[in-house]
Amino acid sequence: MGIKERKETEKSEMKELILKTAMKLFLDKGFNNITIRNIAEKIEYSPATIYLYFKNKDEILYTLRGEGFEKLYEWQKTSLNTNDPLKRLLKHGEAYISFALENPEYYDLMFMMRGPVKNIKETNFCDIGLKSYELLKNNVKECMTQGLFPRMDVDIVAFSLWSYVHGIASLIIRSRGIIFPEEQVNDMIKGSLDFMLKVNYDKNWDTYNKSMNQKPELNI
Amino acid sequence: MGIKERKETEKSEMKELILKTAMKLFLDKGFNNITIRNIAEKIEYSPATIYLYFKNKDEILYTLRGEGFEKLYEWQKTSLNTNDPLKRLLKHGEAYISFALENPEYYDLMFMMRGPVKNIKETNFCDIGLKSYELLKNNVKECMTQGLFPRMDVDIVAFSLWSYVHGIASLIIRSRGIIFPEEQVNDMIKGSLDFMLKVNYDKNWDTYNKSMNQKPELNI
DNA sequence: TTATTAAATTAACAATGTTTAGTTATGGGA
DNA sequence: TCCCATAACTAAACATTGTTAATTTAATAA
Repeated sequence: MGIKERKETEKSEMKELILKTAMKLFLDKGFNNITIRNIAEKIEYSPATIYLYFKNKDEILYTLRGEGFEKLYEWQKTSLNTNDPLKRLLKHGEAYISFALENPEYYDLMFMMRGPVKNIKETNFCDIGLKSYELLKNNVKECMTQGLFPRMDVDIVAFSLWSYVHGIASLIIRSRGIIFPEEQVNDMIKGSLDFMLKVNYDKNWDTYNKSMNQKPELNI
Repeated sequence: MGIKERKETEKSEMKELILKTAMKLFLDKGFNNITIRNIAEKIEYSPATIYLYFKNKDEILYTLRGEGFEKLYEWQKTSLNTNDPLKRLLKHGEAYISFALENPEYYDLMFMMRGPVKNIKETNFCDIGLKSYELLKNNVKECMTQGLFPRMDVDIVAFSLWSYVHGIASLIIRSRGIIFPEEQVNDMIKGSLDFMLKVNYDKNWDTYNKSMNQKPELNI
């Protein structure tokens, strides 16, 4: 059945093309500012064709969101090869933020955009998203068993840390960190993470101050 | 000139009515799901009338956003009557989060929504928003002079703290904290703030653990 | 070749933000 | 009181959106 196979791969290739094109456009102008006709024009098909591959515009979003969660999970796993749990946590946070900043439209779809009203359960957020959350939780647990963290409720601490990196990422994505010049965003992220972990848990503020390779002069 | 005055107040009352109605509708269904016709119908005027009071739909949003920044500023000022800078910081954070959760649609307009693409400078974000930011910065500075914080760059620490509360608020607003049952959201917020400040800077983890009046059992 | 099925398009629909041209009401001056 | 200028409002239209139904075109099987 060679033909049937070919048709199937063609179908999924077309789906992929639509998704890729849509994502590119969303990245540029945002989900709400891109029309089905825009996408259709870009891939040189009629608007109606898109509806042969996706039920509606929202389904494109949901699919991309799912892809995003997969990507994020992979991205975060790079932090696992670090042994020290505190350093691993730092790496984890950096990975999370760098994912957000290098894939802002994905991140937007996943965590910032007011989704088309639908119960979240039916999206695959819970399935894959929770895997990432478990990664974080395990890390937090280990920090606690090693006495690096207070023995608080694990979920609270995990949620705290998540909030922290999400806050940083989303403020920057929405240009609320605009008070800082572009080229110092990286320093600020590093500084923020240090503030949370290194500084608070090492408590060697003086040596820390000296070891900081540079203290950016910020002009508000 | 009594008539002219009356006309003016009528005009501003109408503006107020439109804003109030729009906000109520946005709160329920979100900015993007409310139409000018919806607003017009609610106030029993024709859609075109709204354009006599606002240039377009976006201007309604901008106006509400400005109102939001004013409100937030007032809300935050309640923290100022606390003397201890660390406690004041905690209060400040609590105020910020409670504003966000009790005025989620305002908060959304102000910090989460991808604004209709426009340079931020022309909105009054910078003017009033910066006042709030200064409040925070001064507080941070005082913490530093009292040796409660490491002497890092003030902007970095301020941005960090802001990120933190923004992360908490926005995750909850977008129901990403949905893994936690509704009635424990408050405990989680309190716990998160404690994790950031009290725990890290008091460093009395054991006594802290005991002093926690309850340890919520969370079911993920 | 012809019949059947899949793929794509055309043309329309209702709903949106917005504008234009026109209508109604209000207030002041004769 | 009557007329008119201005303000307040509306009806009707416009272009653009997501989406669908009817139709055409292409690909496959008989």
